Amino acid sequence: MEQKNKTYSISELAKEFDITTRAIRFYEDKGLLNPTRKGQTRIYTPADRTKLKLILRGKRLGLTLDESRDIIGMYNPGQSNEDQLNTLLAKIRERKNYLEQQLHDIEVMMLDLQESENRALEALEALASKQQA
Amino acid sequence: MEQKNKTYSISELAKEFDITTRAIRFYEDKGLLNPTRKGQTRIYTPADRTKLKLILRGKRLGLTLDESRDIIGMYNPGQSNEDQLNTLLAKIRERKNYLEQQLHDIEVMMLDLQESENRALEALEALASKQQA
DNA sequence: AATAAAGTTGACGTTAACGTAAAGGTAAAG
DNA sequence: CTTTACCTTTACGTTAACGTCAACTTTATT
Repeated sequence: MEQKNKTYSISELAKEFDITTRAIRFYEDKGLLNPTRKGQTRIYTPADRTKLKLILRGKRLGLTLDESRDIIGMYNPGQSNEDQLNTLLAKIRERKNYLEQQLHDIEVMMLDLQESENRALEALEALASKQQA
Repeated sequence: MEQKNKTYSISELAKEFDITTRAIRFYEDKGLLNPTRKGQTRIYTPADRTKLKLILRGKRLGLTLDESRDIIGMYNPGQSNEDQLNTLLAKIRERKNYLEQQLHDIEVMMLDLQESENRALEALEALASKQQA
């Protein structure tokens, strides 16, 4: 049976995600992680590890840590009143819209890069035929 | 006939893209733009405007200005020797791979957000039925 | 007991990407 | 001629996201 309540040390996570322990502590400082402690030492649960993955995914998409913290917090509506829920919904939709924008940006940039690649390939061929002459 | 050789002032571009003139000058400082001058004053061509669009698109995808400058430079293979062209091709493909990664990240984050939205909607409904009771 | 391997908390340093004056030139409008 | 509207350069300030020691404690090993 796989241990479901596995835990991780800070250096284990650092190694796994190829970041420094300093970065992980920094994320905690900024309120994105709350590992439990065994004495002084931080102990990370699978849930903490998941949050870390969300943070890094956010970074790849250009999010600030504040934005990632917000998004992580969106997962759990918990004890919210109607106003809070509506505010949450608005933020979620805003973020989704931005993702659509990014999606479009990626498509266009991908096409641009494809053009550049073709141009470079043509230039290479031109050199090759010159060489042959 | 539409003027093909239209030009723009710095404040026109700033207004159009909703950024400050300071930012535009900063991009020039960093080597991303090279407007011509009429005396002291900067004059922007449609080509400059296009570069600015590329910069801003890059920003939306989390690129640094250095990275955007590189990408803009990729468009023109110009007078490159074979080694340079191969280096260029490698960079183009690397960037394309990263875009694929981002594409995947967006998909997953979109699903996560959808879940969050559903959860929030359920929470709202729960409140509504409670209200009715 | 001594050393090594990981962990901890400060605290100052660094880079990117502008923001924000300050001080002044230029050209059209009143 | 002076006010208004843009333009310029120079330069110091700011925020985010860590990097980089320093100084120390705890645990495991030799």
